[in-house]
Amino acid sequence: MRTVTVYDIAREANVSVATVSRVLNNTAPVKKETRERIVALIRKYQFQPNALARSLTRKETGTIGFILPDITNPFFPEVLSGFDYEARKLGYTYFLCDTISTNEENERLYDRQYERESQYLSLLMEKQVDGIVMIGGRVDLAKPAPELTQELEEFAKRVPILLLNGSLPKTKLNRVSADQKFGAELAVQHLIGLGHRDIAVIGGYSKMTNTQQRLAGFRSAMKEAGLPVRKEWVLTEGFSVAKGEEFAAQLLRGKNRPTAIFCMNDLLAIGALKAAHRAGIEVPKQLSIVGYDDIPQATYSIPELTTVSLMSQEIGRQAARTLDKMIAGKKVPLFQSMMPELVIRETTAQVP
Amino acid sequence: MRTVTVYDIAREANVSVATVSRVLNNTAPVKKETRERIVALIRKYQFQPNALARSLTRKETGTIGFILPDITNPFFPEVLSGFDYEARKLGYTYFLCDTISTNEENERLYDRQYERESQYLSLLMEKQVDGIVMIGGRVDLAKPAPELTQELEEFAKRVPILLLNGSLPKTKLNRVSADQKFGAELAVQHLIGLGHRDIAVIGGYSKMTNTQQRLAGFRSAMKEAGLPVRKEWVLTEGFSVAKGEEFAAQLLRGKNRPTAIFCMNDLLAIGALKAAHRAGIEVPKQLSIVGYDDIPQATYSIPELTTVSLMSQEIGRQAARTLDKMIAGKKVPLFQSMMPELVIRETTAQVP
DNA sequence: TCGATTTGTGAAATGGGTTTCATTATGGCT
DNA sequence: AGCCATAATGAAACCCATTTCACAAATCGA
Repeated sequence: MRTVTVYDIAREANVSVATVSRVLNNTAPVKKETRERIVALIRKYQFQPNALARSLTRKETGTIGFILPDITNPFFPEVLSGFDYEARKLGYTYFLCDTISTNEENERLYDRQYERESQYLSLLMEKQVDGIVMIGGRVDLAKPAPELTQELEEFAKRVPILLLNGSLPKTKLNRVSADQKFGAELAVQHLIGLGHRDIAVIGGYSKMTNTQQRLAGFRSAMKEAGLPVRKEWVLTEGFSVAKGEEFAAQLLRGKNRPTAIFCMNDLLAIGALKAAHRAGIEVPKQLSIVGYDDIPQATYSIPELTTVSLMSQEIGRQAARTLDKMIAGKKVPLFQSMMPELVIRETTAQVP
Repeated sequence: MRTVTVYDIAREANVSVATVSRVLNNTAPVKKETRERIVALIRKYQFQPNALARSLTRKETGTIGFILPDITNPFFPEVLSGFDYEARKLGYTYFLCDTISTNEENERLYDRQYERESQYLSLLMEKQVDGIVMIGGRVDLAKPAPELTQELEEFAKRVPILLLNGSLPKTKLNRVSADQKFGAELAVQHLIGLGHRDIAVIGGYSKMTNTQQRLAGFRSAMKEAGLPVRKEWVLTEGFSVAKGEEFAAQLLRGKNRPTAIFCMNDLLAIGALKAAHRAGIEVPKQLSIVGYDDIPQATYSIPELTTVSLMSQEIGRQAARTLDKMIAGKKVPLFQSMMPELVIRETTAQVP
């Protein structure tokens, strides 16, 4: 069954393809009877114009590439969901590019993440996407290898690229990010307001911008309150539930333990909750815990997590809007910052 | 900055575009020096062939459409992750099509889901995808409106469509699904093996195939053990944590309450856990809970969920492999069934 | 009534590749 | 030396739309 083309329609309607195109796109007046004849044929054959051919001449595809590290990390679906909503409204379809995903042994493949980002960048260019959104991976690095940044800048000359929730230092790449430092301050100030003085931080990766900024927020809030930051209570390098459990267990072992833990994300907080439970420590009565991100799972735990909402969906939506403007050639601010909000639930309480 | 094309390369290399194309695709022998000259130019200009143009002639795009209801439901990222891994290996890129996603008010839009499926189907056709994977939505309906099925069959004539984890009745559409009935039997037999006789089921939607099949598994396991199914202990219409909490609360109110609850998914089970906690009932000592799906969150709760693993990632991988074969025109079984496994963790114990 | 617009339409060029067909050069073999 | 298979390459057609340009017909304004 050959697919029907504008030529088939044109022939049967006794017009030229130009006219068919005109009714398809409403780009010029067409006599009423002619139009009706053509429309009827389009219906009859369920004709759909070939988007490839169309894009080829129009030089726009209406597609975006969305590069993220790991869709099974619940933070990203949140962002993506907001992005999806807005992108669809604006008429875009998008390629999802997961730079980690899972192999046959259900292992996540972190090792060649940056390499895969490069591959996708290149692939997306070939596919002629109108723009690219990137989150995580190299975008999060505080000191990325120069070639990683350079490559991005090179690509950005050819197609609009928008970086989400991260910041390659010293570049002129467009970004929309949550204000991580502010978010951390919110969380820590909340704890301090509850009377906590012995506050630990866990999680994150020291080489990541986000982590550094949240840590900076933690430090500034502590300093402002005249509280010391104890080195042994700052445990980094990890973002998973398992790591959270491990870090918290370590903190809770000694008798001289913190009364509150600020976690770099909700997954860690969930792990901390487990560790506390295992150690027979009651949350929030004996220990307060604050998460970060406000993923849906933050409300699944018992007790529900107090956390910092990045308003992930809003970030996704803003990304779509901004990228659309960039594609249209409109000016957009180089950097857009979104303010996180504290969501107080059940894991924080007055200091014991 | 005009993008460079094969013509540019050809001109500068003093060859015809045909030759350039030949070195690009290795489709015919090219003299060594000529090849080197061309390769050098490709490097020099960082030339990338335009995938649109290529696909236009080749009549294949190397892209797949993946339609799912809601990426923020953690079950789908699992499936997608497996699919992503395998699809990438096979050389495909994919459009992600979320038929629900979230609007400005962070509400999920369930109302026009089927309409949106239709829109996406049509859009994907225009974009000339090589194949389509569909999960959830109408695929889950036990009695879909005839036009929903018909539309799908119509599209399936033009492009390979693979249905995941569902079954439109009476159609000749390809499917790969977990054996839902078997999974439910596994769960319930486990409970019965622990001595439970008073077992309730919660969740699912009665109009969905999956729910019906799991319910059938529940019934058959109960029947086999000579246990009665109490109508008031079968609570359906819902799949969320909130619903799980509500259903469980209802079950646990009376003094004559079940000793075990089989939940139609893990989200419900997490909700049930919360309800039990609120009611001061200890899990698993006083109440056993079994979930379904084995999403990552099943290990986040305290205690960790005993659940039925659908091996979601494997389903995703199998989907990619199968669709690839369909695209290649190879024969594939109309229906592939995958066997779930029981994962025993901490929410089930001997009957009190 | 006549020039100026506007309407309506087609032929042909265009976008950027791949592929077929034809042709010449080259190497291997008897 | 003669023949055939293979290597190497180019011209042109093709994929399927959109768009430009040109032109005829219809409408408008003074």
